[in-house]
Amino acid sequence: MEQLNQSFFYTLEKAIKVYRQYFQTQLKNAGYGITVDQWLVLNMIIDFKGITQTEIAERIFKDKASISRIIDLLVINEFVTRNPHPSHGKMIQIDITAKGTDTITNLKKEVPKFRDFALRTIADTSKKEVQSVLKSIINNCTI
Amino acid sequence: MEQLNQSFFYTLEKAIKVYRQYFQTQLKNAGYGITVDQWLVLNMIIDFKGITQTEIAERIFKDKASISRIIDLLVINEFVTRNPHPSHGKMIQIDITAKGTDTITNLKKEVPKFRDFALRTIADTSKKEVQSVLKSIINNCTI
DNA sequence: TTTTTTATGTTGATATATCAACATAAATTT
DNA sequence: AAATTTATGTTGATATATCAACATAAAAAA
Repeated sequence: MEQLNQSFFYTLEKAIKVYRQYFQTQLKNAGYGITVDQWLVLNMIIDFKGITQTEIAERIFKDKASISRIIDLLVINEFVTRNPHPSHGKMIQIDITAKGTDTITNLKKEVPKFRDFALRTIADTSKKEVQSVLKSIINNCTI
Repeated sequence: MEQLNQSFFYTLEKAIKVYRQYFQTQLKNAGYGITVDQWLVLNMIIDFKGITQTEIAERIFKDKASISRIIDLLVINEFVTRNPHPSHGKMIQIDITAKGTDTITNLKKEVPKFRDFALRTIADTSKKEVQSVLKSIINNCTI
């Protein structure tokens, strides 16, 4: 059994790495000049107006320190600007630039294709089954 | 369908993160003073005597640059020493210290428990099914 | 044998992850 | 109101990932 468990996680690690690499390559080839993680964060900022950085962190399973730094890069790359929140002292308001809007508009169309491509051979029932197993693992590890 | 694909990868990301965090916490609590990735590399060095860094990289899906730096840390933390290969010029021979041997000996017993724990609610048939789906994804993304 | 290619490893630059410490404004308690 | 706690965000330190460039020894080709 141990052999099975070992190879299970081996395959899991490999799958996620290969998928991430495929995704990043697509982004690069499409010339968007954005990383997967920057895209994830930018997406959250747009989909959930006024979301806090702490909440972005929770939603995409990252540390709030990472979010802070990814936003640094979004600012440097001119996808967003950081502004003081008008009414809420410590909070930061993040405004999207035209470049940011453009990029996300295009990616909203493109990204589903990447996911579909990666899953093109998998039946919907299988996807659901796998997801249910993954959720059990999440529960098992969240003590 | 797109919704399903999106949530599929969301769950996949979450599962791998939660599992990695659980694993790292176990290592830390057990007081081994080693990270998951350092353990992975150390394990390779011991299981495959004389393995090259390039081959370690391929086996655990990392960049050879990462391996080089992880070994730096294994050296700093005194799990291994780096020595010139006696006969093969550019190759490096990595020798395990007593501390390294001790650590791995203990971890060889402990690590399977971590995996078993994470998978404790999953039937073997499910594990195999999930693995087969993951392998399809790997193929789909490896063009 | 000289030249070229390949194998192996390191280093620089940049992006991200994680933990801990810190700063500070807002909200709550006393 | 003053003190304490909570929410939010940043920064430092360290570990890791990735790509590209480099160094160099070994192997192969000319």
